[in-house]
Amino acid sequence: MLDLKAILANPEAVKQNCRNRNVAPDVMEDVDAVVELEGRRKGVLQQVEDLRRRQNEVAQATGKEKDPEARSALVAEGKRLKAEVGALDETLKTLDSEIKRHLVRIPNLTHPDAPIGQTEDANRELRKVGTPRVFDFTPRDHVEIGKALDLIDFEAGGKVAGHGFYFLKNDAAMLDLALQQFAMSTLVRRGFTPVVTPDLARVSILEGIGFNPRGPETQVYSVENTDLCLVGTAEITLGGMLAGEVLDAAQLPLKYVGLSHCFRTEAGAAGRASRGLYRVHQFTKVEMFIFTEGTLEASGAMHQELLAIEEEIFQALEVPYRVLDICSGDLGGPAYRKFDLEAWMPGRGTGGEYGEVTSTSDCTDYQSRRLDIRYKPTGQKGTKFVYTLNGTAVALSRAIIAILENHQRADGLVNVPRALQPFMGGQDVIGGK
RNA sequence: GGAGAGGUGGCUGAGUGGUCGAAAGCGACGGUUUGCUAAACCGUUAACUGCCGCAAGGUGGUUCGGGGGUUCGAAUCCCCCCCUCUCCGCCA
Repeated sequence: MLDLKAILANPEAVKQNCRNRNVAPDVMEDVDAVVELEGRRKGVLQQVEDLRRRQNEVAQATGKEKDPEARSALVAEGKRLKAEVGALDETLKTLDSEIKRHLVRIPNLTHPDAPIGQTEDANRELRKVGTPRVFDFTPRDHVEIGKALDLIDFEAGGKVAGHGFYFLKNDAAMLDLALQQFAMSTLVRRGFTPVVTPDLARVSILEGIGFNPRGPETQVYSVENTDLCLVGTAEITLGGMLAGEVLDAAQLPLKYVGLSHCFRTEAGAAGRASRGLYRVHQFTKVEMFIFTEGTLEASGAMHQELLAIEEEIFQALEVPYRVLDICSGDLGGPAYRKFDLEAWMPGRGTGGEYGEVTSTSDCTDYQSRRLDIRYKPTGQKGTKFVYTLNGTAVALSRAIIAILENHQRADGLVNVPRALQPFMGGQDVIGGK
């Protein structure tokens, strides 16, 4: 959530930001409500604190008083004050929760260089790297390749768990693991701490990261009779890992690379370009997460580093891609800025299309404020909220699409990118016997 | 899953209804002593937050795992939840 003080300081700027973002129109009213409610809360708080001071004084005096008569007079006074405080305290609590309710609906501010726009055509293409291959045969899409080489079994997935589930088999199973190993070890080499995270998390953690597990448009599965959800990304667990902590400035930046399964309901996202592995209910993902000091300079630099790593990985996989600077309307609530990598997928659309494979966001203090993750700046007293960033190292299902479709051969088999071969026991081709 | 024990400041750990934001020790910081270091001694040392102040600071409030409750008054009593440890059961 946003800093309440920042909203009070400039509500108009916050509202303009909401207009640029693709948020429900009534979020503007949330901004006004927050300002108005906070004004009232201040006043009530003042009164409550004043009453409490007197209450404390009376209680203390009662303890010291030996004379029974004087004592019972003090007790009576205490009772009176208690009733008074109680009533006001109710008001205060109501105001608090009202403010919170409005506050969490307001999205993060937006980086001044992010393109302004409501729809994805406003995304700015920063660069294209690599050239889509020209095939001297008719390329297949990954679903066909997967079937022909007995790599992906959607029928069995449907039988066991329903539409949107699948089995990876044979070399695809090995490829999946190889990609995980490759991504993890690439990141470890760059100083990231490797982590295997839980695949479930509490609702409060989900909310802290900026997910809304309840409500009709939710993207996450909830586990019945618990307050747990299946995570949609390790961003949730990695961010939650340090919830409530106060870190030393000297520790920062803390860089983690986490492996988790990801579960998404993908409600209302059928058809179109979601064929095969592209949009599924479960996949595995290697996710990067950074906690850094609370300045835009620090987080901006980290953001570039995450993007560079994502590019490095797809270059190593020998897959052409483009980089997008995501427009205001396409940013999720917590993101201050976001870059996507879209990999070339020859089997997508007619004649190939770019499809999203990674995404990296600078969330500034939007998540850490709610998760209460702070640090002590050196040479200053007090604490500040850290800035958090996340980025996909590799999302397995989509990386597999890119590899199968880009590296397929005329004979129907698929080459293993050189960088991956060490993790496949030296194997250089998929589907061979 | 069952039965017990426990969660207190940077750490160890006392505190079972009243003057407790909390003993003591350790650590850290400042000072005295000292040729330097060490030791000794003296002092300081929680976070968040409202108001006042240019500031140093002052003055309120909140916080002893989290949330409710009892009470004039709760670290201390009651209820719910979370977590940790021990034992038993189950299990990859």
